[in-house]
Amino acid sequence: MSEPAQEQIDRVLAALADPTRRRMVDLLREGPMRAGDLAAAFEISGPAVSRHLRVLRENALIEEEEAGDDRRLRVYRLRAAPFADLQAWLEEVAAFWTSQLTAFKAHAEGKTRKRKKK
Amino acid sequence: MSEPAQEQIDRVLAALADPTRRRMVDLLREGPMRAGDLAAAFEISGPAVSRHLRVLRENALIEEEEAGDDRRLRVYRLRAAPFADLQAWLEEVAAFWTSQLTAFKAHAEGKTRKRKKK
DNA sequence: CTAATATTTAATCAATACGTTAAATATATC
DNA sequence: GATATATTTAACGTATTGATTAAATATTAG
Repeated sequence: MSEPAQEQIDRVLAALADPTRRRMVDLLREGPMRAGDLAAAFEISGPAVSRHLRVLRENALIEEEEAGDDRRLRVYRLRAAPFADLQAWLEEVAAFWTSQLTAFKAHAEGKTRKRKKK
Repeated sequence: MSEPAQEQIDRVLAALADPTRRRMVDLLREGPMRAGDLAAAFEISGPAVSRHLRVLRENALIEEEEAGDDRRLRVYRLRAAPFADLQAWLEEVAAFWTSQLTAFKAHAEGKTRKRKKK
C-alpha cells in the first residue's frame, strides 16, 4: 500500500541535512510555533529562517496551520509522515545487522567444526 | 552514557543527504562489497564513487575491512552506530505526536465539557 | 618481480545551497 | 481602515558540493 517511495526518503534526508533545519525540527517538537519564535532561536536573519521553513514545508516536514483557539495566528507544525517514512527505511537498514549476526553465528559454528577436525 | 551528540546526527544526515550515497547504503545492506562492485551499480565515474565512499567513511557510516576468508580483499561494510543514533533521534521526534495525541484528547474532552455547558 | 587492474588523489569546472540586504506583501494593533 | 509589525520574495554574492579527466598509488595476477 504505502510504499515509502525512495524519492520521499531522499527529500526528507535532504531537508534534514542542514543543521539549522534539524534544530528547527527539534524546536517544533515542543509544539507548533510561529516563524518569529523560531527566528528568535537563531542568529541568522529573518529571510534566512523563512527560506529554511520553505524547504521544510516543500518537503512536507512541516505544515502551516492557521489555528489558534482565540486568536488567529499562523503557526508551523510538524507532520508525521516524512519522519515515519525515514524510520521505516532505517528499520530496513537495521535488518542488516540482524542478518549479519545470523551469518556470524553460522560462520562461528563452521569454524568451530573445522577446529574439531584439526 | 552514550548521548547521541547532536553533531553526530548532523553528520549522518549530511552523509545520507545525497541520493547516490543513500543508494550505496541500500546496496551495502546486501552485504559488504568492494568499491568496484558499488561502482558497477552507478553510471558515474570511478572517482566519483570513491569520493562518495570517502564521505560515508569519514562520517563513520561505513568502514573498510580487509577481510576475506580465502582471499585478501578490501570491502566496505555498514557500521551500526550512526544509524542507531539517527534512529534514537527520530524516536524523540516521534514522541511529539504521542504528546500531541494526549493534548488532543485533553482538548477534545475540554470541548465536550464546554458543549455540555451550552 | 613485473605487468595489468583497481582505487584513490589532484586539479578543475558547473551547479547548488545558504547567507545577506532591500523591497513587497501579508498580518496584527490602535 | 490606517499604521506598525511580521514574514516572505527578489536580487545578489560566496562557499560548498558533486562530477569529470588525468596522474598517482595501491592491489591482484602471471
